[in-house]
Amino acid sequence: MELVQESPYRFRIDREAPMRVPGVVFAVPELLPEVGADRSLDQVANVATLPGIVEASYAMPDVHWGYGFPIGGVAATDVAAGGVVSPGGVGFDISCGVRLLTAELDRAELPRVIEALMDGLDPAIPRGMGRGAVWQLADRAELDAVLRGGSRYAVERGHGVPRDLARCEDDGAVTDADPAQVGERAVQRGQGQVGSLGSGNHFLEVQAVEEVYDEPVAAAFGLRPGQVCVMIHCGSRGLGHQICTDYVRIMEGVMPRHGIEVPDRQLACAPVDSPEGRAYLGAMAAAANYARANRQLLTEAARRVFTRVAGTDLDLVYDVSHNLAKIEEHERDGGTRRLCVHRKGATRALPPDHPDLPADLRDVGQPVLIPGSMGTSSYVLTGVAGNPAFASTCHGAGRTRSRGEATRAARGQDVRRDLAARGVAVRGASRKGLAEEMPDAYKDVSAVVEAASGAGLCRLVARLTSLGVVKG
DNA sequence: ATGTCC
Repeated sequence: MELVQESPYRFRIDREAPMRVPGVVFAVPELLPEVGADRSLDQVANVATLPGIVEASYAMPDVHWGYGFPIGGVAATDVAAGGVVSPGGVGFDISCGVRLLTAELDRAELPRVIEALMDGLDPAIPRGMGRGAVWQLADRAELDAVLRGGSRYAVERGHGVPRDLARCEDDGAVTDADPAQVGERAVQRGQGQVGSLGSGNHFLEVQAVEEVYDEPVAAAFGLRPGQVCVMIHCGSRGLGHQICTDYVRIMEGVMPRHGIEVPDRQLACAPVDSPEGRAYLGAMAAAANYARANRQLLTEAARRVFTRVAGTDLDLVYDVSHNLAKIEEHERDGGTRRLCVHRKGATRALPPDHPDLPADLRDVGQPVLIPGSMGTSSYVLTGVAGNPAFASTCHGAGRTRSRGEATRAARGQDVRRDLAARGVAVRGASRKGLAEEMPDAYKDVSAVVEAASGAGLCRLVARLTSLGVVKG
């Protein structure tokens, strides 16, 4: 595996058979995965072999090893040229993503209420493996309504306000969701988890705007220095996981019939225009809507606490996924092409004037929400014109230590107490969960967003600092 | 990420 530096923030993996296109990694040398220690660059090259892939197999500055595709990978396939869709290019946590809300509360007022807020959030935010959810669905029919309607259905049922939807990617629901393509086991796992955080790196944090890099854009997003915010990071729980599992198996079985060979069976895929490709996209869209409804429900739970304890509502800045495949139109080779853009651990970042933006964000671009590791900083970025990676950028800090290594490193330490000593109030569901997510197990998210910005993938708007963590 | 192996 050889990397050729093309510019300060861009490295190329030259095309060699069976790659159909080169690999491109956006990074600075310090962020590049260690060759040998991490197979993610081999994965970038493997993705470049997929039928119909356009231009390059891209990796964001937070790239690391994943299932088949690297996490932090972007691959677009040309639908009309036999382009494929691959569940491994979306990931197990379908439409995992981030939403950011602002409170009418200044950081200076927070010490007075933070403990009461955290004590209110603690029982209000179901989290951890399995157990608990804000919303008890009546029956399968209501689950189907969630799978079709996402946040839109949640708001219709009174869980939120119409303005929320204007600030959601896809206005709160992906079209073309097909609940009939969701398997029975996925349905069973999904029935009792709508409105729950999950575990791992998912969280709800109370944050404050620490630093503003672009005042006009921050103002357009509704962010000012010192403003208290809430960030929610979660996904489609067991339902999305089961859908990914089911369709990897289905696609493994039909690849020979479609004449597709891949260098890694975890890259199982099928043409977008095939029964299996369409079925996956229908199920994937259903899981995406489940994830969006999930974030909407947790927003409502947090709103009730903020209203009761601090007398403030929460306004939605934006809600955006970082694990999804979307059929999008992009200008390439002098024409408009329909592409299936896989973003796995990569955030969509629409530039100013994009037609999919709400009118009040048209001049400034799409808010891009980048969570940092637990109790550190998170970032708000904005999309820029000329993004070379199909309007995509990074998604977070990226692990440097596995969960097991982190747990060993945390032995004898009290992660919760260490965070509290730095002024971060923590309400975790388990000691083990906190240990696995200790900040030392992650890269510096600041270096990641600076590289993404330097590479022309996005622009920095604001840095948020963590003041309270609710974890699974 | 995930009822961390049906």
